[in-house]
Amino acid sequence: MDRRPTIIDVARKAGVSKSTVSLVLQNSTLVKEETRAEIRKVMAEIGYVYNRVAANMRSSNAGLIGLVINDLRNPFFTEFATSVQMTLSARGYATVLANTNEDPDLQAQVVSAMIEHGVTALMISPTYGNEAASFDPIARAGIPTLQVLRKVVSDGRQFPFAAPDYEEGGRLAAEHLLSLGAHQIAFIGGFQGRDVTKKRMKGYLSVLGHAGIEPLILPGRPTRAFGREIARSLAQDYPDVGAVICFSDLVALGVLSGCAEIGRRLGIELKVVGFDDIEDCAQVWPSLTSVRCDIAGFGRRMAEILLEWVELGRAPPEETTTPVELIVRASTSPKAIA
Amino acid sequence: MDRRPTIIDVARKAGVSKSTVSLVLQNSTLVKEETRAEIRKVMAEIGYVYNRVAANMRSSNAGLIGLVINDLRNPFFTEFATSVQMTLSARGYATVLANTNEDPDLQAQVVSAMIEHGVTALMISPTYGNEAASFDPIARAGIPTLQVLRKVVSDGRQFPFAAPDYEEGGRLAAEHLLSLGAHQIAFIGGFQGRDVTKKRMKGYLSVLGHAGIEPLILPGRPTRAFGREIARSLAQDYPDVGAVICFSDLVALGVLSGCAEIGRRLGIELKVVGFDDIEDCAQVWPSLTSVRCDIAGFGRRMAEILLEWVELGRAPPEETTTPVELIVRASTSPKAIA
DNA sequence: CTGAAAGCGCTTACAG
DNA sequence: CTGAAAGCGCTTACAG
Repeated sequence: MDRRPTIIDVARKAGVSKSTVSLVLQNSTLVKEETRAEIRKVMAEIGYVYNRVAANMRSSNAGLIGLVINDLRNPFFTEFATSVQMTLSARGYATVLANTNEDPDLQAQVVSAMIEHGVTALMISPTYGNEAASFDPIARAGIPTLQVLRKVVSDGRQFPFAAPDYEEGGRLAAEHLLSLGAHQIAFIGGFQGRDVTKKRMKGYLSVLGHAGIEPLILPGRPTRAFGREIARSLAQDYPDVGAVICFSDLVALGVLSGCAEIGRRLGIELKVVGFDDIEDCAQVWPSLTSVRCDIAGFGRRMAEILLEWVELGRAPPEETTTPVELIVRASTSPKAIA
Repeated sequence: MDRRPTIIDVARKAGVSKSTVSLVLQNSTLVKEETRAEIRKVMAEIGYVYNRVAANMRSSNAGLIGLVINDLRNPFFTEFATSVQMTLSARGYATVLANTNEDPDLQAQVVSAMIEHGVTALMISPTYGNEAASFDPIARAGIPTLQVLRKVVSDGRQFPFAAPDYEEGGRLAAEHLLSLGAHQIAFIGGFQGRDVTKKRMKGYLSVLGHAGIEPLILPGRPTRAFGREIARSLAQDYPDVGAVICFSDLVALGVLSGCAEIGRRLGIELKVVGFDDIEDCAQVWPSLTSVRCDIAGFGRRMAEILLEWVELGRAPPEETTTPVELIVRASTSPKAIA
């Protein structure tokens, strides 16, 4: 193919100046309707395509948003990223996406790359560790950046944060199990000391505290494999524990597999609550009770918040918390199974 | 923040011309080592960040690759997209990603957006329907574009195609079940008439043909929900069918749930083979036998093929087929379950 | 309502 | 080894 046609080619063919063509591109009412139609016709004829990059150089509104995700293979983050990307797309923005795989160095690298590419704003579900390597360059470049799902930088003025109400989720889960008559309720999975774990655990701890029940915390990787392992050790080492709250649905799904493996009946011998309510929860059998974070809705909302920031200059509050709800399914209601 | 520093600021501060700074940016040996070091120091001091967009305007090598995916929420495509993105990132390219949700109009829209953003090349796992709306603009723009996983445009010169060897996968699955003594083997899920379905089915049909066995095809959505439904109707309407090949792992996972629900034992009463070998297959219980497409490896390879095309001008062959293998697990070997 | 000119931040010949 | 000038494809005041 030859060189792509430019506004100069269009202008020449249409017999106007390139400024006029530029105005048409911007749908300006300064140009007579007739002329506009004529110029558009010429564009179609010669196959003109708008060079947004060049336009951006002068006016600097790239229409490019960077989305950085710590673990894109995890369905929870996939759902989130997809939702953000599609919302941005509907609003005329393209998304440059990168998975950091929980690697702080990789994160720093992709963040720099995005800055070089001139992203208008960033949304980041960050990984833990070496936060400065990623966030200092962003701060220097002065790019509006939203921390989501995990808070790793405490300066909420510069890097506003948003997440579902994890603490309330932990509370709802614990209250639900308590109302079902559970006497011993364990919290399983999740790395100790991390913000998300602490929040989810806090709700659980406060409910148990009020009820005068001794908590049991079994931390671990937030994976199916861990859930599967813990299902076995729960049966062996903690036979009296009749209910568990899982750090995430992945852990809960692992528990489901583990229980199937050892023949322990979910909902009857062991009640299980997941966290996040990813799609799988409703699809597996027995279906999983879970704390719904409405991650798709959360993604849409985050996209909108970010665009409001870049388009209207309206910075989000330092911290945004979105509501959660408990979705009760078979894994905590034996009748649904029978 | 103020305006970002440019090479002019760097040049002024370092007391050289901006051309020299530009050469340093490109690591040119034309500039004395000393000068280079000095200029780099200045850059660090004033917080200079390279403006790749401006650079691109003159030299047109954007370092931006467009990745278009038909269903990003499906773990198979997630794995693929993640693998592609990470490989590109490691090679210094940023990825602009879009999910089309199987919507041809949306696909056409995101493709145009990517072209406007000046992507260097495109990789597309396309949706079916109105192909011209997406591919004609690409052709006009003359952007190197690889069709992956699904072939919707037949012109392999202009749009080379690559996918795992689906037909061989169908064959391996059928042979495996046959060798296990299965007498009636059904192929379930997948939309009739689509290229992927036809390929996967073809291997199955040829094996059954040779064995003189009547095929049974039960097409349907490639989803967990369909798998769950069909598990029930298999037990009711086709009790003699002792083995199924699923169009995809999602269907197989649905069958697994469905069987758990009605108390049918996988591997014993019903042998199940999935397709793709997504991560879940090894994690669920009983674990699923599946045709491994090594989708992560496939993604890496596709990224490399595409970069070879844009960097060295070496266009890929019209069609590339990558090997598959059968991974045998509990769902087809009862002993593993016991 | 439309045109001529400058400028966005780089790279690329071309001189020296 | 380094500098001055033109140009990438647009937008944006400024004239007219």
